[in-house]
Order: sequence, then structure tokens, then C-alpha cells
Amino acid sequence: MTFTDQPDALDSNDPEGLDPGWLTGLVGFHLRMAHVALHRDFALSTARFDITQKQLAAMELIARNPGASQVDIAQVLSMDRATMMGVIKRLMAKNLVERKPSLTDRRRHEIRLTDQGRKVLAEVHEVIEKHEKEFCAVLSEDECASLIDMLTRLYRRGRQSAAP
Amino acid sequence: MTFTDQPDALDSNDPEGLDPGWLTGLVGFHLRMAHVALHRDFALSTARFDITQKQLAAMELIARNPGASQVDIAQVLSMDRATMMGVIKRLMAKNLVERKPSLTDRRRHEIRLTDQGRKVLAEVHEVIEKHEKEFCAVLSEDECASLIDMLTRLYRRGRQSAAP
DNA sequence: TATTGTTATACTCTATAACTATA
DNA sequence: TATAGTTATAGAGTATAACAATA
Repeated sequence: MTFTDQPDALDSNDPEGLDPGWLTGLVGFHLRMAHVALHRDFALSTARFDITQKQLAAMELIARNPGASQVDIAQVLSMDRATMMGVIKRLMAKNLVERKPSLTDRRRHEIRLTDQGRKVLAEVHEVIEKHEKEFCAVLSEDECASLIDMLTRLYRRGRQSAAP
Repeated sequence: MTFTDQPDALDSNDPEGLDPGWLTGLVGFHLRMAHVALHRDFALSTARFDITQKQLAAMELIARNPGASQVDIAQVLSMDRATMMGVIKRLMAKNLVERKPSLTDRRRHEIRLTDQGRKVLAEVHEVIEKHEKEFCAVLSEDECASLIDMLTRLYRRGRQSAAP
């Protein structure tokens, strides 16, 4: 029962000895598994920053598009505006982003990074780039580009059919 | 300000007009976006079954490996055993799976599908296969196989470094 | 001691519905 | 009417810690 008894059964096709069966052929299944692995890796790499994947994505968009509204950010990340609210709230609680009411449309709140936010983002960038390299070490550069291309097509597809 | 003013800005590189910047080059970002799209699509396709992606994956493994324990299933799906507990609980509440204490190791509970579970799983299979086809319509067969191969390598990699 | 199942706890994300203020 | 933000609510998944029963 220990890992020394049946190394073959562990290292070969079925790492845990169970038959994944029908799931094996589903892109959706592998997409989920890869995402779970990434998510956990990410959490480990960025533990000291107390920030999640989604919070980082939001911060990056805010950094690149200062003055964007919550709805703008939410749309790009395919999030509900109520969900986005929660993300922004947590980022504000950590003093990473701040809001100002728009002068031209008083319904909107323009979101910007705080100085603290910019500082943290720069630090996180380094960690993520290192993490990304390690995570993708099993892919060649061509494969990596091809993977991004295919993934992009997959989620853009969903948008085209949903938007109009 | 309406969508008729700047069609180019909407239909070209930036569907929502925001600059994703640094995120564009990250496999992790696109993996997350594709996963979010898939997750939502999945939920829509299977709404009438009142079942989630993870619950389905667990059911499939249980179907293929009758008598497996909760820990077995959890390991394959990279879940904590407490998390798995929640999934199993919900599946039991819906009368889709059942448990029996193992005769050889009384700590273990062998999990099996109920008749109801088998029936539902068969119906869901059809829906998912149709969904999978639509979701992957933007990929050729070769691309699809290549994508699965790359994704598998990504999450297997995580396992190899974690297990020993 | 180690493993399995279990409960309790806490956090994040997700979505819906309803409300306010503004356009 | 429509949009932006907000709150309340509910549910799912994630993880940790602790416990009992069993090996």
C-alpha cells in the first residue's frame, strides 16, 4: 500500500489507480484540472501578498486603464457587476485601489490603484512571471503560443454568441 | 457612448475597449478565462439536471470505479477530503450516490451510484457531449487533441513535483 | 502513528433580485 | 427607460483544524 509497492501503478497512466473513463476525452475536464492546478500553484506563489488570481487580474486592468468603472472591468473578466463589487471591496479594504466619483457621469466611480497598489502590483508581477515560467516549463515556446491562441478562441467564441 | 459610435473599438482586438496589457501574455490568464466560459456554458447546458461540473466529474469516477472511497475520488480530482465530503453530501441529498461501509476496512465507505444516479448520468452524458462539440467548434480535431495533451502535461507536472 | 470520515469554521467567487441615484 | 453602483441573499467550492473510529 505504500508508494514503494507499486511504482508502476502510480507513475503510469493512472496516477491514483482510478479509471477516469469518459472524462478523458473531454476538453472541459482537462481545462478544469489545469485550472485547479494553476489556481493552487498561484495561491502558493502569492501567499505572502494576500491576493487572489481574480483580484490580480482586476488590479492589472485597473492599472492599464485608470479611471475605468467597475462595470468595465467586470465585462472584460466576464464577471457579474455584483461579483466585481466584492472584488473591489476587498481590494479597497487592503488599500490597493481607490475610487472617485466621475465628474462627467455621477453614476460612475472611477477606479485607480493606490500608491500601495502600484507597489504591490510591481512585486507581484515578478513573482507571477517566475511562476508562469515554471508552470509552463513542460511546454515549448511554440506550444505555449498555440495554447494561448486556442484558449482565446474558446472563450471569445462564447462571447460572440452571447453579445448580439 | 452607445455601441454604434465606435464599432471598431468593440469588434477589433479589445472587445470591451479596455487594454488587458500584461495579462495577454500569461497562459494562466487565458486558462482562467476559458475555464470561466466553460463553467458558465456548462451550467447553462445542464441547468435542468441541478448538477455542477465537479459533481459530474465525481459521479463519472464513481460510475467507473464502483466502491472507491471518498479519498480516492478526491485525489484524482485534486480535491481536499473535506471538500469532497461536501460534494458527496450534495450528491447523496439528491439521491444520486449511496455509501456502504467497507467490509474489509471499516474506516472506508464505498461509494456507488444509485439507480437514479445511473439514469441521470446517462442523460447528462448526451448533453455534455453535445456541449463539448459546440464548445470546441472553433478547434480542429488535431488542435483539440493537442490542447488536451498540453493541458494534461500542465496539471501532471504539478503532481509530479508535489507527490514525492 | 497513520488513515478515513466527519464537523466546524472561514473565505472567495458566482449569480439573482431589489434598491438608490443618475442619465 | 436604461445604466452604475450597492446591498442582501444563497449556494458552491476551497482549505484548515480538530475529532472519532479504525488500521
